[in-house]
Amino acid sequence: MFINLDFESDEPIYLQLVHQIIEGIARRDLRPGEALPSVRSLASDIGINLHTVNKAYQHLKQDGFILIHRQKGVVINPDGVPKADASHKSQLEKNLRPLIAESICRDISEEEFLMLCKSLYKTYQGGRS
Amino acid sequence: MFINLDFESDEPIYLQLVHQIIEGIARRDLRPGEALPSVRSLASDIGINLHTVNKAYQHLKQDGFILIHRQKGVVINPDGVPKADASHKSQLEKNLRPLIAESICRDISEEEFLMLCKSLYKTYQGGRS
DNA sequence: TAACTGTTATATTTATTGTATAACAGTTAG
DNA sequence: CTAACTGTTATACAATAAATATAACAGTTA
Repeated sequence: MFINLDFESDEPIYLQLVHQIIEGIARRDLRPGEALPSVRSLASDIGINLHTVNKAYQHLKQDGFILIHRQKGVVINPDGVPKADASHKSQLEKNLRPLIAESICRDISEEEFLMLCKSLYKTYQGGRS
Repeated sequence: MFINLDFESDEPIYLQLVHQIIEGIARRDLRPGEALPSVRSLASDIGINLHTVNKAYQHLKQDGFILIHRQKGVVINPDGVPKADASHKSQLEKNLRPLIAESICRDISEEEFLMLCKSLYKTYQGGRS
């Protein structure tokens, strides 16, 4: 796995885990149906507690990124991640708003902001339909 | 003031304060040099503790949005907010990355994402040079 | 049977958040 | 001069979140 945690960050490590797995899916490094490490093995691999990994997995399950089979294991959602609905988009806007407000205050132009977004999109679209 | 707090939100209220003041500056509702309410009056206005307001003000001061004169009061930075440097932009990219990764997973196209950003920029650019 | 799965329960530690009072030092208005 | 106002500091407390530590349970699989 490609997990790289920053224990000094103000971002909780269970959230770092969630984000890095989502990024792995976006990057198509993690494919639909692909298995994820068990909570215990991943925890010991990266040197954290089993419950912290489990918390991350539960979040990812709640949001449809993964499936958890009780006595089998954890798998990237074989049907793909559910498409964004209205509430997802509203949440996205809510998260985006303060970033854009600060960017405007700091004189980052709309063009520069959009270019940054485009380059990030490009980061994830190595091989996509 | 245009402060509207959500006490049910998972976002800390001191951060809600920070964001709403930054948005007020971006919207040019708060102008450079304009005075902000004292920690005590704002706290009592919105029904929270003085220290919570002070925490928000300290963050805004740290980031150059406001100036605090010891026995005078709090003022929107008269020289304007310091422009983004490399570390600001790196932080912006860091904050943007998980939003874009999830958007890709949820099949939000680059075009749709960019349109959302544009419409948010438009929200703040009511009267700008 | 043994080793593995996710899950649940309990407990503890630590950090963050928010509140509550009180006081200090300087400014300003009456 | 006094009173009321600034931000600031200190201390204490409660509630919550984050992370760890053990332990056990119920199925699955080699």
